[in-house]
Amino acid sequence: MTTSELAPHELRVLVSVAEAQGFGAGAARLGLTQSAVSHAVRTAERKLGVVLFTRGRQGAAPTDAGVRAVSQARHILRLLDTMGPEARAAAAGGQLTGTVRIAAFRSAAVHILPGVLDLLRSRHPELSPRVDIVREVGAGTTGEVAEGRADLGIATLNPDTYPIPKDVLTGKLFDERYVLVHPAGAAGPRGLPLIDWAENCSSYTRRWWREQDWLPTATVTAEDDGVVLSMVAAGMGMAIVPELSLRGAPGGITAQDLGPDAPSRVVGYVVSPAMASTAAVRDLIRGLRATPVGARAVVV
Amino acid sequence: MTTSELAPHELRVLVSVAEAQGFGAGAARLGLTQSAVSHAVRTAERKLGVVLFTRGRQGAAPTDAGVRAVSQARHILRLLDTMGPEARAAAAGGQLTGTVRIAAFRSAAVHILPGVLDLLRSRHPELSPRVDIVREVGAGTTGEVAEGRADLGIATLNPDTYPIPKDVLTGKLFDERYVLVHPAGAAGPRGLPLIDWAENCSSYTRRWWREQDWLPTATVTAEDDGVVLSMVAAGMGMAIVPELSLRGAPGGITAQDLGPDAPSRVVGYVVSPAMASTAAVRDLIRGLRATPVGARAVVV
DNA sequence: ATAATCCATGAGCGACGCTCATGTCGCGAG
DNA sequence: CTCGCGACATGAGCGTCGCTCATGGATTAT
Repeated sequence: MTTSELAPHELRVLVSVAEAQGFGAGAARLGLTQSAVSHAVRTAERKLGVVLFTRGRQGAAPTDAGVRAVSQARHILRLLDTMGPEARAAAAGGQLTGTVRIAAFRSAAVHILPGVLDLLRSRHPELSPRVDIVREVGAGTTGEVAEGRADLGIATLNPDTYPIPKDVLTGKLFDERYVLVHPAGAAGPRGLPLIDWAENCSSYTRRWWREQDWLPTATVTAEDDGVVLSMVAAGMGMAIVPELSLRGAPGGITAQDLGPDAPSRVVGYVVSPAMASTAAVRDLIRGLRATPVGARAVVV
Repeated sequence: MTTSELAPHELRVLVSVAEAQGFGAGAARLGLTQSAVSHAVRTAERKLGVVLFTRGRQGAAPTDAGVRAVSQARHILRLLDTMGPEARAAAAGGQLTGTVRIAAFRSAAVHILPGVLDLLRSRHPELSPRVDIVREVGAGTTGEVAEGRADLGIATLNPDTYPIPKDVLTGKLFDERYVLVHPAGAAGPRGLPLIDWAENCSSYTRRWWREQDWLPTATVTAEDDGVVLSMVAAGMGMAIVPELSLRGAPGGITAQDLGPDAPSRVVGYVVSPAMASTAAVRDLIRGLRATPVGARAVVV
């Protein structure tokens, strides 16, 4: 046995097979033969001493060891990718090139990122950020980062909702209050149906509802917070939304603070440990911290 | 250009050349020819598009880009190393194999690590920890971790003394007070020479001295804190040492608390971002946090 | 049964990294 | 000034290894 560590092409094969859920499909996406992939997976398994994929009629699925290995493979490949830009930046006064991958939920992407990306561009004109908008359900943006698919994520951090973040590093950015919105014409929210959406983790607002002396007559579920606000503007109901969603909302909406006990969520960033030390990610975090999220939403 | 990312063997060459400060010497330590190393460095430089080493009569020295690349190379190689153990652990119920590299200053290695390593061994009998004892001067243990030479370091964290830790993640473990020690026979410290040692960052105690109404008659510098304590025990002077150094000190020493304004330092851990998510490092940190550093030193 | 769709296997070929031998450059001693 | 030494650079040849092509084996749907 000459070397027991995986070569980059083997790492790529592992990732590709995991994502394509099959050797043949994984081979196709790399422009390789199914045979080459079969060989590569086999030697990788021999080198690591573990079976990485269960093969079956319906393709290949990673084992526990495979899941771990694929995740590490993505991180290593990403580090290899960034070596060039990082080294060149060190030689050229800190100006980065290449790509930085950001995962964010919709309202963060729309309302937080633009300013931060402007700031980033001013420091690194040649660096192209790629933003993936991810529903904050399930593993959400945190999962994207943990799996090595993004370098930095904007996430809602809530110790109650998600378990301790594993495989990622987090930092808090700000607390975000929820506000109640209803059509500008209506006297108040009472009697109107509640409009909710899948991503809106109701655990944040549940406590608040318990302490009220009324409950909405009905609940409607919409696609996302943008749709919710349009529906509210159209007089179809009221909603409880995070402040950030209110930015750039259509007219005809009245927002109402929920008082000292207002539900709130923590918005923060999540970064891959392996990428945390790269100049790109560090500058991004600096930008996030420096961006005033203030202008504390329009609360009537 | 087929691939623009470096192969593992090239990463190894970069690290080796940087450490050996020369192509030939770097080649020797890898069991390669000087020619092979020359070729490897050349192709690496072409792939990254930067000059990584300045060649000269007295060998090779990394450029700025080279320093960055070598550091990243070490991290990538380490990740490649850990892939096998991590994957096997995922398949075998979490029992890790392989090596974990710890950097610690002397008193931490002697007084903190044993318990933590016991704990680690109970969880991972096959995992062999390697401890490097590093003087906490200059970059210290933090530097070892930042450069990818250690996975976890025990360091003194002090915002005044060291700049913001870069390239590493830190966590605080505990505050450690300084105490004054003098020979058991003597009535008090006054009149005795102060015994100090290089590693003992005097900035911690300087403020305290300013507020005293006396100053030591002379200052003697010793090799390390162990030597200092022996000298104190022998009646040769008094010293101000962190509590941790007192553990297992020779007899004949009286320790004296320095009161509410006693100088103190923060002891914490430092981990490489790339390694922070590995099971080995996570278990180590858990162990460090769980280890009661209490038994709060013997203070008279 | 048979077909379809996966993955596994073996032989051959080409690319690439290593070594050996030699070239080039800079610097200090005589 | 030039010689020599100690560094890296360069080029040709060779072995290893990863890729492809062709084919075999296993499992499931029809």
